[in-house]
Amino acid sequence: MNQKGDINTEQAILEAAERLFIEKGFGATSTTEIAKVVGCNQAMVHYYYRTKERLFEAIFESKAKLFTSSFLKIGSMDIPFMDKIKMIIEIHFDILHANPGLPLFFFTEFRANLDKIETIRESIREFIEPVYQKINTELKSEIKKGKIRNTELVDLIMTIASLNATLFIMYPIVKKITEMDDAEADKFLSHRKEENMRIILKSLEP
Amino acid sequence: MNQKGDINTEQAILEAAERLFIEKGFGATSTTEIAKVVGCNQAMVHYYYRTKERLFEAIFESKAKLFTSSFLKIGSMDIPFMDKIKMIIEIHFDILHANPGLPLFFFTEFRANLDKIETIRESIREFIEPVYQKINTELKSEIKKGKIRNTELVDLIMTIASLNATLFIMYPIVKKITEMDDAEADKFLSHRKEENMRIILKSLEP
DNA sequence: ATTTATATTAATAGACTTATTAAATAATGG
DNA sequence: CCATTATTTAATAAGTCTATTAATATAAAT
Repeated sequence: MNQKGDINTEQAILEAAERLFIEKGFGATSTTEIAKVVGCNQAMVHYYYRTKERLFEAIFESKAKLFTSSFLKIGSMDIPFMDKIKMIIEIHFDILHANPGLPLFFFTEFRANLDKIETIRESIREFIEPVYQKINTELKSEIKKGKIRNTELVDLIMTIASLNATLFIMYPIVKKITEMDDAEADKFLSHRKEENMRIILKSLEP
Repeated sequence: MNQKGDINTEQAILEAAERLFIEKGFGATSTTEIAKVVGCNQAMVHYYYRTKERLFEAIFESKAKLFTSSFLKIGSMDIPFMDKIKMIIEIHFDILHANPGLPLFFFTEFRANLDKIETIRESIREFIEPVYQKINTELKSEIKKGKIRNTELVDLIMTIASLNATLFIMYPIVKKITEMDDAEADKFLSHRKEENMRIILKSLEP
């Protein structure tokens, strides 16, 4: 327990930083602002995380894991291929629904620092690679059976990522432009979820 | 002609700022850095544009117009509906190809300042609205004829924007991860152009 | 109860930011 | 050629930002 009766200042800083970094980006967020949100002294941010950069990295990695871990589960499941694809699309959508700021967060960070990919790639490839290969084998098998149009897995991934990610990036913009209320916006989201699913599945038809 | 023999310092500042704002974002670009790129005194940036904000707005609006103006042309063309859709997809792709940083530029700016949409909307709606209505009428007509699946125009736009925009946002990332050389990356782009076209057209089939 | 470890604060160094100023330089028109 | 206007520079005000420091307060442990 700390002085102010909060459970954990260190955690509070992490959560505030997470929210601010995702909402406004790394560069536009100051440690002063993080401290103000938490209600602590600005020095506390540096006391626990030393530098703003380290604080960011802690958040970045946890968010990257959030993504990859979900896909690993699906990859190891023993269900028909098409169900697996449907599940990947659905889970990807749901993760973004719960973390709508993540796509822009990742994209802007990679733009600012493309080298960060090196770090990510090495630490993730060993986990992702086997799953990728497994799904790819199943995909090629389905294609050979004539059940699916000849497709590269990387294309399928691009399509899923594009449709789902951009939906949540554009969501606040579309909501504002069309002047939807919250109920309409909710309906719009679930409509697009179905639409994205349909578009992707149709693109796989022979 | 100015002191340093350049044709136009004012223009050079605009172009440098354009590049930097799009590459790194508004917040991460300083007027000092803009001046350094141009090779002029930092005060010159403020001499010509007074504030960094005004400089940004000049760029933002010109880029917004670049987008809308192209679509207006297509809207007023007198060609079959499906050709028109194909052309919209293609032109949208080509504009992004020539300006690959624009999607992220717009998205991050709207995230930082959603109210900016108000300004844009008012000044653009009067031009866009008629084109939108015209295409929408043609779309509904095709649907009635049974040539196209029942679709809302806003959905079609979302799909086109998603697939094309995210391609260029993810392009440098994919290039880095897969370690493509420039020739392979070029091939990848034109492959995805066809792929996006195919996906969208297939999604319109009844 | 006193030492030890942890948490927190205020103060501040040092670098960088935007924007303005006054002075210097260059271009231009009469 | 001189006066006027436009362009450019150096200097600087006023502020913010990150990160560190030393001092202080609280909690835990012996």
